[in-house]
Amino acid sequence: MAGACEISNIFTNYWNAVYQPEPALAALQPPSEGDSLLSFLASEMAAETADKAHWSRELPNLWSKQQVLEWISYYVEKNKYDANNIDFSCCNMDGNMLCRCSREDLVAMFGPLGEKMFGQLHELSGYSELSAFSIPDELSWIYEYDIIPTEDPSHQQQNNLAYDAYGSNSDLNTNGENSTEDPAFSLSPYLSDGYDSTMSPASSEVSSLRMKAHSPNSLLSSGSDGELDSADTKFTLPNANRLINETSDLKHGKRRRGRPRKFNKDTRECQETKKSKHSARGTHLWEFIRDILIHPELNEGLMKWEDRSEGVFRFLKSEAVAQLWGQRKKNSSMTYEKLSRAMRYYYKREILERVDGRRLVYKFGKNSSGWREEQTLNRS
DNA sequence: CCCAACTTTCCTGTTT
DNA sequence: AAAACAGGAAAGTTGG
Repeated sequence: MAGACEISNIFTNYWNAVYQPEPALAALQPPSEGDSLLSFLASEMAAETADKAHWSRELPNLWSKQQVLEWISYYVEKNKYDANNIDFSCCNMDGNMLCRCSREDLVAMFGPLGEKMFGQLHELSGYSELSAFSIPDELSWIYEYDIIPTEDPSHQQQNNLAYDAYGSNSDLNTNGENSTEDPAFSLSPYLSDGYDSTMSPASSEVSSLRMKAHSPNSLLSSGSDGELDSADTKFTLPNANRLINETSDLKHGKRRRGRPRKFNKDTRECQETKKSKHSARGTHLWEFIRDILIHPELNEGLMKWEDRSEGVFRFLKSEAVAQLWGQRKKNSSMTYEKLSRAMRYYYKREILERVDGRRLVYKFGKNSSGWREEQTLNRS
């Protein structure tokens, strides 16, 4: 189990770090906060997912780097392979390159799994054209959810999205059930270095990320308890209306984390059509906050350091951050008030220290980590 | 099932 | 007055 978890973390963070299309700063300055932000993000999300392809749809030699990673992610995960043994810096290749890898190359990269991967790769090369028509059982969960039509492709606005198709948003149940309602928003567009075609090569340099397990850097820990997310969300084409209405639900029938809300007539009416969701495990709040902060180039307008060396920071758009946190947790009703309550609990645990008299200002405490400059240098 | 960790939600009161 | 802060209480999810 630990292995699978590890994999998800590593891949999630790798996705976030390397394969986000654009920082999408515009999304950080939505027309207004609250519902409009959500709608805004939703439409962008729908647009973004419209052109998401994945590896199983194409011949391996045509895969993008992203698809290569998707495939590796899927395969490693499926085989419960210990991700500690993988140097993900080797994975920065497109399908063409991948196909040119010899069996030995793959074994060198992925250990014993490489052998199987080599075989699988060649199998895919031969048969993937048929895959859309005869879906192997092991992939059925993918096909089940990646063909949801896009609501409105005209909304296409690349570089302006806040949807993280590869972020650590959801659990992976290989049946993909949650995906249908998964808002699948995440912070990662703001946190990640961009996709290498658009972002600074320096920041997206795979070698700089070296996603070896147990790396102390924050991108790794940002998905500290994310579950197999990349493999889940990357194959998902959530539907924007679903996102907004949140009317669909999981078979799990589990309730959202936290005390249930009291409902007035309106909310009850809304609630009646929606069952609870399987809540995603994900970043701890303080890690989420930290990760916004340590990527100043990508989070403009949300939060800022007041005193980096002291770990003092301030919310600039408190409600927007709360919305993002809510999206991360698939909880559209997150507010700054609730987020701040969670923040206050951190005082006791000394993850945060109190900063008196300054509104929206917090300070990392001794039990937090990963925010100091020297700890993040190797990230950018 | 139990428990601990970690929120999430609600609430009342206080401070800025 | 509004927004933010404080912190108790209760309830939920998740992982061990």
